[in-house]
Amino acid sequence: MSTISKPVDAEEAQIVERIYEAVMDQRLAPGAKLSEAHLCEAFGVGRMRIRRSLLILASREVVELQPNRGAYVAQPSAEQAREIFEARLAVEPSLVRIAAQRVSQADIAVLQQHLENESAAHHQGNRREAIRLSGQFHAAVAQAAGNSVMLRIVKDLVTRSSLIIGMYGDAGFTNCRDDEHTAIVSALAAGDADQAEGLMRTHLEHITQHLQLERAPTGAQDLLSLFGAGVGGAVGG
Amino acid sequence: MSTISKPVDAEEAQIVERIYEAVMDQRLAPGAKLSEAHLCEAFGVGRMRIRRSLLILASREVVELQPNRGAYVAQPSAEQAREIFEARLAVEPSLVRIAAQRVSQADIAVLQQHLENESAAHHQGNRREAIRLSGQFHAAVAQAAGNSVMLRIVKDLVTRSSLIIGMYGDAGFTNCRDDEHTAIVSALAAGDADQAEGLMRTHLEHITQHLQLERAPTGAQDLLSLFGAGVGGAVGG
DNA sequence: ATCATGAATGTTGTTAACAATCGTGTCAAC
DNA sequence: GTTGACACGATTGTTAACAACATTCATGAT
Repeated sequence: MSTISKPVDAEEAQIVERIYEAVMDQRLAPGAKLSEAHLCEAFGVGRMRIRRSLLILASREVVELQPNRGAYVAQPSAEQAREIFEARLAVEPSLVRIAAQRVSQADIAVLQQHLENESAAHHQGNRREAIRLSGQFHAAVAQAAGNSVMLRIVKDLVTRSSLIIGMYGDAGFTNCRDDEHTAIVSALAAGDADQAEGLMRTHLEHITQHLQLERAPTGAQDLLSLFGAGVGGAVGG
Repeated sequence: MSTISKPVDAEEAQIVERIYEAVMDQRLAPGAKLSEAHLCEAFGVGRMRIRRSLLILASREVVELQPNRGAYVAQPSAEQAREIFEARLAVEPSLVRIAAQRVSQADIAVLQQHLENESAAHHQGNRREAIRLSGQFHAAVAQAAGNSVMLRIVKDLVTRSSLIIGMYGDAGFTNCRDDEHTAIVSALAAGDADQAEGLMRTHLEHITQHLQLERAPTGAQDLLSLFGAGVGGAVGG
């Protein structure tokens, strides 16, 4: 479907992709443990495949590999969160400008279909699907720009953004407001690069504004991982 | 020194870093074979470590893993080359703008030292060192911007750019003109974000102009890899 | 002489067993 | 009752041997 990368093997790419998506729609919370044996059973493959998949995910900083401890879904620090959204602000406005100069009618149709799906998920109250589509919208823009290198960069940043929103976001606040997505697509359809770029910039700024990076070193999800990891923990003093 | 990443283990990161640098200063030509046994001996580690390192490099698209064939230094296609430099044009001007707003006096000193090293390598005729420093300059700007996420992105793009220049670049043309680097540092020292951004943009455009993407499907380096891989090869029809 | 065929060799991919480390629970001592 | 040490269980990391694949070289037929 939308496997933008074939790291080594098709089967392996699928495992990476599925974990990616699970992180993106927040089925896998930040700090969740990814046991090798469990994943082996879940995907029905040998330990080697899982190991390699986890290494790829770690190299993308979506999971953290702790020596002799195992693999955990990454928990971006406040500093990393700042850097990631700064990077998105540096990349995506330029990207949507490129897209505006290059989109075909077919790309517009794809994006509009995407908007409809987002809207449908919202109205159906399907929060997971809404979050997933909301993030995938930005990847779809990258695809419309016809640049697979930037597509991968954006996809990585968006996935990690999901983790950040899970940790520092307002409760119940999803990734994006879809009306802003609609406006961006309109600007793209009109071929207005300046407007599209500006809309994307303000859109990303809006997302950033809904984060509480300063006052949330340990988010709500962190309590879960704390309780899950071991009661009577030594952290926090 | 400048190990921006610790993928899993320190020793492993070092292997990745060294191959990275070898690609960057063109000691490893595009298409060069990276045999597991050879690398094991070169680094004095087990096959597992090499395997993991190669997987990380493949996930960064610096090497290509061909099933049952082995690992080869990547040979970016003309289309990939276009995408990579388009990405650099989208990222680095914004990056240098951020740097201009944030550089400390110490960062400026580091960059100026870097310029001196570049100049020295040029005057000494040390082409490899010149190429390496020339590429590293862009990473140094990312470091001055204080954004490790963008630093990694730029470092990956610069490394792959080295491969592209090796394949499609004018003979004897190095990565960058150092006087343009000097101008960028001057703009950074003056805190002139607009000028720094513009200089970086034209600088990248200059590099792009020195590529012959259309007429060079098989560059000069390709002959080397052909002769190195096997005389009387069956490639090329 | 050239080309096809097949064995031989070397390289990569996979599996399984083993070693090391970490977390947990128990038990004794204070 | 609390704290410390110790041992057990579970999970990860490593090594080695084996299997599969591709390439190469030799042989023989056309």
